[in-house]
Amino acid sequence: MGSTSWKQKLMKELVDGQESATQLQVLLQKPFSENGSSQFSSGDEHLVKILGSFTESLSLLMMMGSSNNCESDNNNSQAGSGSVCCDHESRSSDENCSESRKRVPSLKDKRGCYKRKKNSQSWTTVSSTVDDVYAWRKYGQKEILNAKYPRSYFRCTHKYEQGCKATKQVQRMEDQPEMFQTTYSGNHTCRNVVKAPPNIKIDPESCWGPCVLTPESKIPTTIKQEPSKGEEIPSGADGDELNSSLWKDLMPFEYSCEPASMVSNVYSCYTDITFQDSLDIDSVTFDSDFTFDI
DNA sequence: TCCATTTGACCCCA
DNA sequence: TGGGGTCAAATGGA
Repeated sequence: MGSTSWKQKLMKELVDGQESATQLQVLLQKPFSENGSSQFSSGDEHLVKILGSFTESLSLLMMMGSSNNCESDNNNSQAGSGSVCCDHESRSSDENCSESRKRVPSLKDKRGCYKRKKNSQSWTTVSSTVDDVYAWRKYGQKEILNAKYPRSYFRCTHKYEQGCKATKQVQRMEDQPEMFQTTYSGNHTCRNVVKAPPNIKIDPESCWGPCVLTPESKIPTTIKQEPSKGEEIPSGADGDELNSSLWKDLMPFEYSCEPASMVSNVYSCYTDITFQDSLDIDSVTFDSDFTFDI
């Protein structure tokens, strides 16, 4: 009883601190994006550490507080940053399972046809939102015994296209219904694509080599491309400028994004765009990087 | 029409 | 044996 109240209070404080640090990191990051670098300053590194501590503490609290989570498998804590709860959950596999099936289903009905994997790497985070940078597809929802809220199951959107085996489970926390406990399992082996925010445009002045995109950037009239290391400028491509019409044809862009840190809502994104133009250039790959926060 | 979500069925495994 | 994880048909929205 008493322990529950102090635990709730402690968790609330940690959550508040985590969110404040996240906001601070976002604010600190903006000026650095403008000069063409998406790398963290040393101050940001400190923030990452702070955020990591919050997340770690929250996860530990959750682990201590929940009577039926992770109890038996806590010794298997090989997790990385933010990874404290390696549960015994298992994952689906698309591999054959016909041998072990107890009941022969119809040709189409292969529900439940899977083998669980043991010891898959997983880690748990706590957040006020269920969204993250990755593209997920919900494939199930279950009422959990003795749990107030159902658990939702998500898989990587590109599971079948690219064989990505990442999954996540999301469950609203009983103590704090505004918070969500998300358990990730399996690393993304695909380039998990999300749409860039609509206000993200390209700054033409910074489009030499890797580009930095900021919300204030303008749509370019031309695109300039430096050859990669060891790569020669294609003949007939002096100045290496591409017509803006090519650019328009490719809109909207899609970006691959990864969290800039494990504990914030700031993401680093990039895109590879290959142009086929009429200037005897077989193709030009345009790489761009930017960060945004959600 | 396509795609994501919902939901009941089914299997694994503690 | 039953809770939990996954599948896939049904459903609904864009």
